[in-house]
Amino acid sequence: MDIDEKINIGAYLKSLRDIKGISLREVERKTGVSNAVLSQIESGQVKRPSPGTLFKLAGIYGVPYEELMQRAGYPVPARQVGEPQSAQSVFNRLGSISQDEEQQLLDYLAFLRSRNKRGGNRK
Amino acid sequence: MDIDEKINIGAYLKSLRDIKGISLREVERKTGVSNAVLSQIESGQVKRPSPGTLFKLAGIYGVPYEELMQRAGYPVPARQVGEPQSAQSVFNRLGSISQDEEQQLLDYLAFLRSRNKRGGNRK
DNA sequence: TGAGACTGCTTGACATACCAAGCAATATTT
DNA sequence: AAATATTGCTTGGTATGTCAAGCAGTCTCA
Repeated sequence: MDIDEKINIGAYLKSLRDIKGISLREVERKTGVSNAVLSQIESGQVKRPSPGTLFKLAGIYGVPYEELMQRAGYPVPARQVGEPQSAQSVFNRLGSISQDEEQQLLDYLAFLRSRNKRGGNRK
Repeated sequence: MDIDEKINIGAYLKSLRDIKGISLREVERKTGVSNAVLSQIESGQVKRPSPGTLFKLAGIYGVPYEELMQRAGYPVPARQVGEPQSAQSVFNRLGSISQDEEQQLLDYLAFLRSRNKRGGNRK
């Protein structure tokens, strides 16, 4: 079944705000999210705040972003297993890659690096 | 200063699909996402697919959900800098490669395959 | 050559998250 | 008490993600 059956992120967020004892407009000031939207979220009129909104709220309420995402019914990264991906599985996920194609990729990567010897991959 | 400056998740998704060599409707069948939306995403008309959509696409393309989220400009749970990024571990048989290099490889493979493609058209 | 099955893509309609502006009720200040 | 500020909330409008339906181009095969 679906995750978002009777998720009540609104009530949760409201309890967080009540605990902090701050007003909707205070949250608005700190997050940039309008008090109108905040009200709608807490009352359930907005069922699924955007990830960006949840991120801001997580920030000021001091709760994990992922938790809000989950409570909002968004898919959450399956963080448990399979994190270190093997190169083999990677190639597998690309579908059928022929030996020729793989060799061409290797060659191309070599070409890229010979042309771009400059250090890091920092973006 | 928003994160989503020049995000091109569309091109990335298209390269993944090209690599797999499957059609939009094939992706539609496997994910339930309409080919219309898929086309719009890949062409950039839809800049920010919903997390749910990204999750489905990550599933069939075998790419980490988090990566698609990040490329779509969504906030992503804080991740350590040196963490083995899936995109890197992808080709780690070839040694560590950067995001940019991987993208270039994907593009190149897409190009290789586009030479003996079948069907499809362009308007 | 022609019919049918593909392909990518466009359009119209719909859902909903979001904001600005404004409202009534309560709290605070003068 | 009167004036002002603050609070939660509602409303109108905008933006955008999504889908169903349909179109023209391309391929396949009889």
